[in-house]
Amino acid sequence: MPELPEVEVTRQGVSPYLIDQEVTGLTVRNASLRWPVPELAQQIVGQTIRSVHRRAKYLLIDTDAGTTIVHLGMSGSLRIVTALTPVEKHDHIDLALASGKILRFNDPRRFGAWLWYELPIDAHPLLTKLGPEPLTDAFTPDHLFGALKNKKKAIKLCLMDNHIVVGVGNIYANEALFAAGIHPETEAGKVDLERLVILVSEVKQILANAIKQGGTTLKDFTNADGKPGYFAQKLHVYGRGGQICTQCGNLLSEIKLGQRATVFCGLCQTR
DNA sequence: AGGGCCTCCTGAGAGC
DNA sequence: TGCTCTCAGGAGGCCC
Repeated sequence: MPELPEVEVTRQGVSPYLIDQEVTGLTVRNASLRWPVPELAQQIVGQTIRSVHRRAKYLLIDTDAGTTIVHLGMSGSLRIVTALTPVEKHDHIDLALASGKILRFNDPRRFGAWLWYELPIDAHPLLTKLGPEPLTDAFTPDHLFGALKNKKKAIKLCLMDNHIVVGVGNIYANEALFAAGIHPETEAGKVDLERLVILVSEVKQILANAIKQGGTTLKDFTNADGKPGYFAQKLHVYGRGGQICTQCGNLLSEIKLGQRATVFCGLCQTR
């Protein structure tokens, strides 16, 4: 399940094969993704790819005529293949390039998306309301403090709210709160600035570290095993409910918060 | 307006 | 062995 680091590593992995390439074809084998793949997506054929950007977990393939927006959803992945590469189950979309390479989109659960937008991409409804990128200077303790003011929701839910900060999915929200020593159920508006300084720093560190590890683990997007997955990064709490806290030896608690698995140490993490 | 819940989907794993 | 059940989860959309 791609989180922001996986998406960024994917972007870095496929970019060199896409940039300055003319698109020679778009094959949609299954258009039933999160939203139906629009006919207009064909507009990319004949265009030259200028750049591949990322905003939150959206990959943006830019051409002069418009932008293809790709979201990997829960289970999506992109690979670089050739016309000889056998089509596998759930290989829903091929973007063929003048080089002979193909950008192939695979997504078993079809929570992903493949869209087309002709206007300046910043104006797309999916992107206009997004909060700052966590790894930029726009994501500061002050920003977070302001965004959480008077919020009664749990801090973990706010951390995963794309209007507040993008790209922090369930795994890294769990990990960052553990690293910051903050109980995930803490009322967001009551976390003081001092603790938010630590939280912001941990979010940045954890995401940056995952990208760094992903970059080395996942260097080759032309291999079948080049599928983004969980990185080797050591997870302290996620998926470890009932097991022993790596810091204090206490048993980790597991609860549901916003229908998401939430794991924490009742001793190390306080409200 | 803010908060909470539902929904899409398939594969994995558990239980019988 | 093989079936059935449950669960996981990003994020838009809807309802209150």
